[in-house]
Amino acid sequence: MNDPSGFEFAFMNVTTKTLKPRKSPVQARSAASVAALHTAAIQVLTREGLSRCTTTLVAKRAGMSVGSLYQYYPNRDALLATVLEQHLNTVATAVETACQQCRGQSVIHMAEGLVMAYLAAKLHSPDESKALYSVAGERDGARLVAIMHGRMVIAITQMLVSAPDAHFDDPALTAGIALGALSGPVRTFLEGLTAPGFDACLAEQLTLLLQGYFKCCATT
Amino acid sequence: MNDPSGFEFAFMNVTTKTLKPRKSPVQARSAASVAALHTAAIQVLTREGLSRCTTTLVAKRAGMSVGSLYQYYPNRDALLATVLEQHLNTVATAVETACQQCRGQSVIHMAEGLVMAYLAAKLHSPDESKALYSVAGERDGARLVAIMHGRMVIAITQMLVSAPDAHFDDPALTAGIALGALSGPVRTFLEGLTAPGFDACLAEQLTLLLQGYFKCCATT
Amino acid sequence: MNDPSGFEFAFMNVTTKTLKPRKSPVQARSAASVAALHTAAIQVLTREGLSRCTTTLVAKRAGMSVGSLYQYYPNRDALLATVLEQHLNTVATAVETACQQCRGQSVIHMAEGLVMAYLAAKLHSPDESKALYSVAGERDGARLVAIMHGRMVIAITQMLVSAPDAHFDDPALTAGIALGALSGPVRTFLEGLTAPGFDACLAEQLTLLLQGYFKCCATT
Amino acid sequence: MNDPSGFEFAFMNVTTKTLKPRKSPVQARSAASVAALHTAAIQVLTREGLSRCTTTLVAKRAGMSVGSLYQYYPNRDALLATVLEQHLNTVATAVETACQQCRGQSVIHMAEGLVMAYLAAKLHSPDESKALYSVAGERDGARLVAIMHGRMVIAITQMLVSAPDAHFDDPALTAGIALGALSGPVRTFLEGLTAPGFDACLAEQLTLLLQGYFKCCATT
DNA sequence: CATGAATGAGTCTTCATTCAT
DNA sequence: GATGAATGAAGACTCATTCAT
Repeated sequence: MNDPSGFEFAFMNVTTKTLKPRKSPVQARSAASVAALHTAAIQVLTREGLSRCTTTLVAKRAGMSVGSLYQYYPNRDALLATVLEQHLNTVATAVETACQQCRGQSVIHMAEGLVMAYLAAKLHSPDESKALYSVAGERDGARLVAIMHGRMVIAITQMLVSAPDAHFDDPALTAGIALGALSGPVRTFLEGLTAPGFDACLAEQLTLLLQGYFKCCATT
Repeated sequence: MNDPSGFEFAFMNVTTKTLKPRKSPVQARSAASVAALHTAAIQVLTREGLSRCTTTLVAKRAGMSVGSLYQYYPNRDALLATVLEQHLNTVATAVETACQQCRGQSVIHMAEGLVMAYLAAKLHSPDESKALYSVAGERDGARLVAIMHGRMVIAITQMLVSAPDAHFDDPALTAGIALGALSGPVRTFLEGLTAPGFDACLAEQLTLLLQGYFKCCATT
Repeated sequence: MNDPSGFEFAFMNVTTKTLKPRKSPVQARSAASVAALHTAAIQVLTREGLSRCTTTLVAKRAGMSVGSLYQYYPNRDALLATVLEQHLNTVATAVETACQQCRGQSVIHMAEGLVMAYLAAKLHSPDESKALYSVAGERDGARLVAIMHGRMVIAITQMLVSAPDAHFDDPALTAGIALGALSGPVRTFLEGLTAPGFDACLAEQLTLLLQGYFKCCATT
Repeated sequence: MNDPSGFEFAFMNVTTKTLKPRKSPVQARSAASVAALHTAAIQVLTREGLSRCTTTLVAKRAGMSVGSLYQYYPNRDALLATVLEQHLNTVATAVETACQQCRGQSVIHMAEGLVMAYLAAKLHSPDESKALYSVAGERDGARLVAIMHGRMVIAITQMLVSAPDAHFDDPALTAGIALGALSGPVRTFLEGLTAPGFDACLAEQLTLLLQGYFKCCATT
């Protein structure tokens, strides 16, 4: 909510023209409005679901009129896509950073580092993470998911390759499975399907999961 | 003044009254129509997406009129929920059966049996599985997912408890993580985010994943 | 209003798919609805002007709901284009027929025949003719106008060529000017810019106009 | 209870209060801005069409903000009406001047003078002439067209009356037809419905047209 | 005075649902 | 029972106009 450093649009290649905000959030007013719209979108998404997440409702919740929403986004999909992209980008970046830092360490540490970074990013704002699952299922969302997924798989792969204590025959495959194995339980948790107290064990269990997997996969 | 309809959410008793077809598929005609509607719904879902999956379109693709669709389902959501429920039920039942059969076996076999059953059910009709992810994200869908998830976690838990070669401190937790770890990579695969040839390794990798995890979790 | 013979879609090549009625007016009900929409469109066009000729208003005036309008036309432009096309087609056909019949006659008769046919078609329903001028100015309308204009110029040209008592160096040019000279005063009249009683002299004056022009243009 | 505002439609007194720029173009700045707006309006009209000729777009193309536009015009219609009025006024004035100069000459010269003046005015800026047809079809536009048409008919009538070599039974009628006969082909040309090279013959043909007509109409 | 962000009424269009035939 | 035309509420989006800065 207070991120005065401004948004990082590090992945310009990701978005198409039509999905980009109409105005770059340079001016303070614009930035505030855009932020309000993002927050509002997530709230409406959470409370009403994707199909009832209407532009009018989002604008109202953000304290502005529909017209203003369209000053910042060319259409509803662009708004949702931007919110999703921001979220996914945060997660992907966190994973990339963690993978970078874990290079050359043991697979035990790698598993732990990866899990910690992923969880921290994903659970930082559970409502947001949960709400955006529905957006991720839509056409535009799927594209973004694919891109971010790709980034993370690459990062993990490069990390695995650098392991001194293990060799992976198909590191990209292992990375893909590992990422999926991470996201599955996290989604289950975010969607409220787990028993209370589950979150306390989540990090530990996921670390065990990946450590076991990495060990099994490793040759030599 | 008590609710005479007795809305009991027997957790294992999957369906509620409102989500059931109006007709029991006793007559051949009805059964055929319902089946046609299910197939059609999945096709339209696949080709058009959730928001453009309209009742008229589904009915047409099923070779009947909208009016007839409403003969079998009280509304659009009921149709989609039923289709989803059927799918989830198939998967849950497959998992339950496999878990039943693996009781008393080694955790190695358990992992293998669980993975095989889950994959077989999920990949039997990939289009269907993929298409229904969007339905699962909606209000009604989430409820069904929760129910089915619960069934599977219970089944897996009971299986784990019966393992002669391992003891789990919190078998339900382990079961939940295991199920999530299974569904994550499968979803990744179904959503087309994996490299070609991924499916060939999927069963093997998931088995490794669960075996590693089960071993790590087990106390002596 | 009572044209039980149904509409003649003699110029299938004229319309694009998206501008065609969604349903062919085969059934009596459909035909009636389509006719009602045409009439209503012209009325709204006359009373409110093009910009206020909204789909809701047209539907209401036609005694149905918006939804029904969209059962017959894919969008507002298609409705207006169809109405315009019908009108222009009537006029063009009338001119073609007259030109056919006047072939081989003197230019005097040609002028008279052309004027009579054009006027009869154009003044048959003055409100309609007037109302459609605005539609003719829009993108889609301009295309239709161009097509129909082309048809009439060709018809007139072929007629002129057949004149036994005159030779035209550039008959197509003469035909184009003649048609323009006809449509100009008629539009002036329809738009209400002329004094009362003007219509009584219109046929005579236009005949004089064309006769004088044809004589001037003719060589030999 | 009489209308104290005295809305007199002096027919020659072209403009009404509400359609005039709010500022008299005394200051150089205002004059420049108004001129820029006129030019911009025609450009936008040409490129986008009437319905997409928005105030924001016009202002932007004129190098100013919407707010400034409203400094000069009370609303969108007033802007368009003024642009149209200016155009029509130029044409009408040119015709009036020509008719004045042709008084007392032969009908042959009259026809030529009228055609030349009309064409010169109308084709001076073809884009403008064409673009304004759509504006002329709207409510306000029709009123202006009527006024200007009236001025021209009067001018032509007075010219015809002064012809030494011809007598017209109903000179106003003849004038009206002549003006219509002129505007028809010109519109056809401006709307791009004529073959390339048409413009080269336009003056000549229109002169022939009117000369032939005048001769036919004349008594003795 | 200029600016351009904000407003929100008004359009088009879709689609779940009903019901006369 | 089947049909599919009719309904109309609801949502996306535009744009004339205003007004705080």
